[in-house]
Amino acid sequence: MTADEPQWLTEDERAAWLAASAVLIRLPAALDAQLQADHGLTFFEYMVLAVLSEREDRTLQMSDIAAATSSSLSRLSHVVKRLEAQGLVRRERVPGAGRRTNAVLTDAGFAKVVAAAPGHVARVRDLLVDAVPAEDLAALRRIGETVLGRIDPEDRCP
Amino acid sequence: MTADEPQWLTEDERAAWLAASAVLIRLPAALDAQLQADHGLTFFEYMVLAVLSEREDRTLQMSDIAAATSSSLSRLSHVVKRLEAQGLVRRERVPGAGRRTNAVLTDAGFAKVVAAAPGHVARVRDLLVDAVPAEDLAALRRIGETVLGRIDPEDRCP
DNA sequence: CGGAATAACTTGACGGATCAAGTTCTTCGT
DNA sequence: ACGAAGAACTTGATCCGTCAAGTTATTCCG
Repeated sequence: MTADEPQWLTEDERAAWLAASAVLIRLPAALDAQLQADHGLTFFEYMVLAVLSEREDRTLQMSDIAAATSSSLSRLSHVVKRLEAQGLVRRERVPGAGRRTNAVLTDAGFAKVVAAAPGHVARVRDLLVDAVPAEDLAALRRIGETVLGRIDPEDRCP
Repeated sequence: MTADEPQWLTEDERAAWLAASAVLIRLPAALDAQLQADHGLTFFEYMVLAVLSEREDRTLQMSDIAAATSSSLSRLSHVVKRLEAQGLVRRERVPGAGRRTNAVLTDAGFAKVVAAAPGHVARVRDLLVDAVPAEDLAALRRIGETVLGRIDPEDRCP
């Protein structure tokens, strides 16, 4: 490939990317810190529990959790094993369906989400949702969806 | 504290946060993947080298790099040790100034940044900068700066 | 119907990140 | 001028994520 002068960022683009990349590092760290300090949970662990808690039967297949949380199956497997060891989640193989496995939120797990959610949501509001005007939040959504589309040329939409 | 009904997210807020949090996970992963595959660098390592390369003397104090890359000094110290082992960076104590240490980009390190930058910038353009309209990018910058301000009630601005 | 390919995980080894503690200078108070 | 406090790292233990390889059904194809 001929790679003429690469297309550097303009001053505005640079500033936007600088801010964005700092957020990419610091925001997850801030959320982790809150959840860890108050409930001994990772942001990712919280997401797993939260996704399960939204199901009526508190049950979801491993692959679906992985898709919902943007994680690899491998990472999820390790995390669910830890959560299971803490009694927050239970795993059960779906009979007659290949190697499919469901994760089920236990009562303890549900209680944990219920305890952790308000503080977490409050932090998300404090840092982001309540801090920016509604139209910027709408822009953020558009941006996010665009970026996800470009990163992953089509993961199925549920 | 009395914790009346916690303030849940509205439908729009929820959608924005869902997209944003997915980006928070996937975008760094995508950038890491490109840099790792093409140059054997982490996004974070690249940032360290890039920040140094922007200085005329290719030199920066450890703390300043840490601030510029939003990392802890500890993390930076480990990474710089690795980079030093690869000959991309050199460390030198600043004499007569406490424990201050400067990191200096070597020629090999500079060459590495020069080699890696175009591909990296192209990816950032591809995934974000060129994918969203200019006014959304401006919004992203505002949002980013706001969020950073809320996470860290004042780190100094250079 | 039998074997190869595929899907859906699990596991183990390894590398990177975090946290707490340890160094080593400098400065500040008395 | 001397000891205590603080600044600026470094180090080691531990934990988490990733990558490659291993399992275990199921399905597809000849």
